[in-house]
Amino acid sequence: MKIDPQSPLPKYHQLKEIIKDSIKKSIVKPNERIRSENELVKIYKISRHTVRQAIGDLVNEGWLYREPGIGTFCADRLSRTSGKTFIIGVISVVVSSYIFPRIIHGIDNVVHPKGYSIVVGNANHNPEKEAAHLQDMINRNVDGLIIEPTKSALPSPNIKYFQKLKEKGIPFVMIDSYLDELNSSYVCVDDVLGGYLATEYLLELGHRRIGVIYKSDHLPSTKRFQGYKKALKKYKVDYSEELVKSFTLPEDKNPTSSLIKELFKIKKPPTAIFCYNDQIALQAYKTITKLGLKIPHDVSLVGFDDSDLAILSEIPLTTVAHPKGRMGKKAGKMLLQLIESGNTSRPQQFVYKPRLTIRDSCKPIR
Amino acid sequence: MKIDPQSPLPKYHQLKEIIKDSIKKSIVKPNERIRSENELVKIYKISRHTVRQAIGDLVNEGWLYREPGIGTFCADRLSRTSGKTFIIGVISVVVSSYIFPRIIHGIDNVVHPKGYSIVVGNANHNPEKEAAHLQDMINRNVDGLIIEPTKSALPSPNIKYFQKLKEKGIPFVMIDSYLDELNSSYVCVDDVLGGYLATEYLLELGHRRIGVIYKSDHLPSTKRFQGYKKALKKYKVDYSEELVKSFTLPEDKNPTSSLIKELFKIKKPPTAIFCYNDQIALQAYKTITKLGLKIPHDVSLVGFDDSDLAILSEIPLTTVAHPKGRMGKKAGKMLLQLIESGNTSRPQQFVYKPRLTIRDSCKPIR
DNA sequence: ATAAATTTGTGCGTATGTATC
DNA sequence: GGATACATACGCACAAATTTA
Repeated sequence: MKIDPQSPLPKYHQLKEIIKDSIKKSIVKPNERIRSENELVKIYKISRHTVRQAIGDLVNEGWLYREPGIGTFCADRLSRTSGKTFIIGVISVVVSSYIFPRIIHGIDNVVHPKGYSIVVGNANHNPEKEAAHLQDMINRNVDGLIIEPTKSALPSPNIKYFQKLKEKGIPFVMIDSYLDELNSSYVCVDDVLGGYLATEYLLELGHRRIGVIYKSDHLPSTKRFQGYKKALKKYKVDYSEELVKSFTLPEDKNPTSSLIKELFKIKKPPTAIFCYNDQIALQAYKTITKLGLKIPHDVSLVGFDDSDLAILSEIPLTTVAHPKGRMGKKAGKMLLQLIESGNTSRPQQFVYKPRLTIRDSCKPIR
Repeated sequence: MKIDPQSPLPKYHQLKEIIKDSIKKSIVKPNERIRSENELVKIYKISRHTVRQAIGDLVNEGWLYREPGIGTFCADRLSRTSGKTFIIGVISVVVSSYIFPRIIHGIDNVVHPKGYSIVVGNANHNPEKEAAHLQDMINRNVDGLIIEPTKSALPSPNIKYFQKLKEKGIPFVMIDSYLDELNSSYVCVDDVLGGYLATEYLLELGHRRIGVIYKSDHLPSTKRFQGYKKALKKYKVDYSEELVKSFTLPEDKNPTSSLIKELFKIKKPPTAIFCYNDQIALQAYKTITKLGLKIPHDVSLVGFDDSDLAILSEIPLTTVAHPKGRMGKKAGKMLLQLIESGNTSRPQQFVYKPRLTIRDSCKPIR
């Protein structure tokens, strides 16, 4: 391993990686001396200052410790993790959604027996609040983070915080969404497949005019919409702009009602509607009923998430199952492993295959 | 303040102390720029390297943060000035209920702007888990606690923990329930009045056979039941044991379905049913519908909480409004005041007067 | 016991790069 | 573009701690 002066990464950064690597690969073991500063200077042909900067960082991050007059040593994992706070941060888009409590419950289940507590942060759809919470969690020295990113379909203004987490060696797991640039750990559902399954089901029932409502700044939502388009293509059904409605407002101010009204104003209104989540689906349900149409007789309706709401509604809702609790557990387990391995493991990624839960809100077309 | 080259302390160390001092004495306030590196070089007649070493240390220790191209700033590390942890614990009976997220949201709203973070604990209906969380929160030196006690209608096995909190001077606010013995701060709704209002409404509609379902180990629930009895008495309607059903299982395993079936097996079945919360009410709804009865035509139904579920159900549910978010805010505000007054204030108690939200699930008796 | 060698710690000077305003 | 601020990098010198010849 050498240091490349042309690399965009600073030399001290490269050296840090080299040293960390040799620790990760157990080339140097805990409490074993690493090469002296002057040796490193000669080996890598860099200045002593640069070497000191790299080592200083690693000491601060808990990888090494120095003994004046003796040398620099590899810290053992115990002392590397002894600064643990046993706090796990969970930053969520909205705490008041029906998904959040299940996720928390799942995380709590795996994390509490190991002595960790959960600190919650409510981004409330606001990237700035998300940033504030991220900084706060960093300041609090959380052992790890589980994040459901806000406005995930847009370029995140908070990437620098995620990179900061990486630099600081604080492991994190994203939930529901992920940022391509980061190559981080995440757990999510295959939303494209979910959207596909929902749409396919409606197509199989003979529907050809299928409306769709999605939230354009929400990554899972846009993927569900992609799945919708994919299914139409597969079934050679024309894609029609007028059947597609999207919005960006926070869910609690969503314009579903007027979107639905627009959908039924067009010449050939839809015979079925796919909503990107159950909350929206049930509001659609309300509006459709108010328009004097019956579900499933006149209009078929598919939601997403399989929330409690779906079962409790008058006509139980056909919906795509979202393994909320299991995702929480999975995210918790991933994070624990990352924490306990000293964040040295490869990023872990898990994608749940969604299934359609067929209830009574859809009917073959007349 | 100057730097003494003769001092046994290294110069960068002296500079660190100077900077820390100016932060401690609020000469520079959080997020305010400190002097640039070059200014410090001139002022203290030391090299840039030395300045960078001092600042680098303080950044690592959380006193400062740097912004390339802009300057170096005082961090608002919260716990620096006081022994405070700026953590508020929230222990809830079930995190996965529909009440919890609203409460959290309310608490977060008032508490986050003041720099506090929320640690959640999920008792999951289990007093032992509650105890574990209480002990954990004490160990973590939380600045205050908000607790929704488990099995609140029974003598609490965890009183000793609450007394420990008092001894340690850790303020806490109970939510929804309270323990008489403690004379603690709490915020709740007048559940007796709520139960009374619900029952009175049904009585005014002419109902005389009013069934009731409640959870006998849950204080608010038993109070709602008391309100039910009070209303019957006021209207001189005989109280009938066979119309009263109760259970103790966790809500997610509740036996509502069979309880409802029992209620409609008796000779003179009820014409109306009051359920102690909306979740139960909606399950009752399902079962009643399955029995071939129509709501509100054959049976009137009243819930409690005014949850999202209540609006979304087929026949919007008449229910007693529970100010979830406002209660969270109130509890947060109370706790902040207790914390900031050094827990010297009298215990504060706030009781919300509930109101009946009349929707479509009730009808005058035929 | 001492001196020499090694290793980290402190400190200075200088140069160039990059981000921001 | 220019000024300013922090970031990276090199080289040198000496001090303090420790080991070893």
